[in-house]
Amino acid sequence: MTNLSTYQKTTNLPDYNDPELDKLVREIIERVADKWTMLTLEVLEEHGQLRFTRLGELIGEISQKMLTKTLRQMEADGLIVRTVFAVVPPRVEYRLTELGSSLGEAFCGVWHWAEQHRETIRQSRLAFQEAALRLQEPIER
Amino acid sequence: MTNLSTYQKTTNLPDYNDPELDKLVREIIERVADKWTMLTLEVLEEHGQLRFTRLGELIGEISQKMLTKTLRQMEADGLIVRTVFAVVPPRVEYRLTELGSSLGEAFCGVWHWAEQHRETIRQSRLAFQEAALRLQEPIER
DNA sequence: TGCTATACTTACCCAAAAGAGAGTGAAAAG
DNA sequence: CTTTTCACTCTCTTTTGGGTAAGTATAGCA
Repeated sequence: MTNLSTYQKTTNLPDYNDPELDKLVREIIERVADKWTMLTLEVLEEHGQLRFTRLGELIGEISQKMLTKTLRQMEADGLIVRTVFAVVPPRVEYRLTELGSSLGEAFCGVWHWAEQHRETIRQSRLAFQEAALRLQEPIER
Repeated sequence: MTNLSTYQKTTNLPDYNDPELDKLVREIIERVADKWTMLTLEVLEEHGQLRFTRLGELIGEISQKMLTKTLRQMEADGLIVRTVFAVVPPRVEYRLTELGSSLGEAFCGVWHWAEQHRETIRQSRLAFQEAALRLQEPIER
């Protein structure tokens, strides 16, 4: 067993918070913080109600498969509602639920953070890369 | 071509915001909003400075490989500092930079959201699952 | 008769991500 | 001498993510 968490049983950690709640929250975060969900959320927030194809266009480089999958998942989680009109050719519209937009709002902080600090990050990466290169230099000189 | 975004060129979308900035922000978010980064951030916020193994224990079900990778990436992005003590056995400590804790704060909203709405989500999933099952029922009766 | 439009679903496949487990190095403790 | 400790790193295998292309249904138009 290489998994680090297994050692946890032998050490006595403080651990003041409910592990069950913690696990649930982590699971939600795992699901909700995926690339396509976030982008879909943003697009729907900005444009309101959208049809399948249009949604895909606005998100960007997403395949039909992933779009369908993401939408189904979000629907299951109650983040969006899917309205089917019984016409031909089919017409399906998607919009955020209250839960969905509240999540969008919660993510606002992260979006702002990313916008504000992108330059700092870019520079950090550059510096890190250079430092790594310097370590690879021959020892001579 | 099945990719939906290719149609974008032929439609004239409003698109009031700079697409370049948008792309950059998305890239940052993609990297920063991943599961392990978020959990690491939380643990480091809560516990301050930590060593490798302890950090792994606190995060939970993370493999050494992923922990190393996540930490390296966060270091490169300037979210954490890695301090190596030249002793044997080795001792390495990790702590958040200011940039790191500011990101942690930005994520607070998402954590709160997840905590607050986990019950709603659980119920949504259940309802969705049941609805799907009902559709699979035989037509008879 | 056949083409188009729409929102998918299915099947197949590949590449990348992630996990498991063993190995490493050097000192100090037994 | 052997074992332990820590923070990895390496290799191997499994899992997941995601792309591509084809298929479906049906009304309306040419």
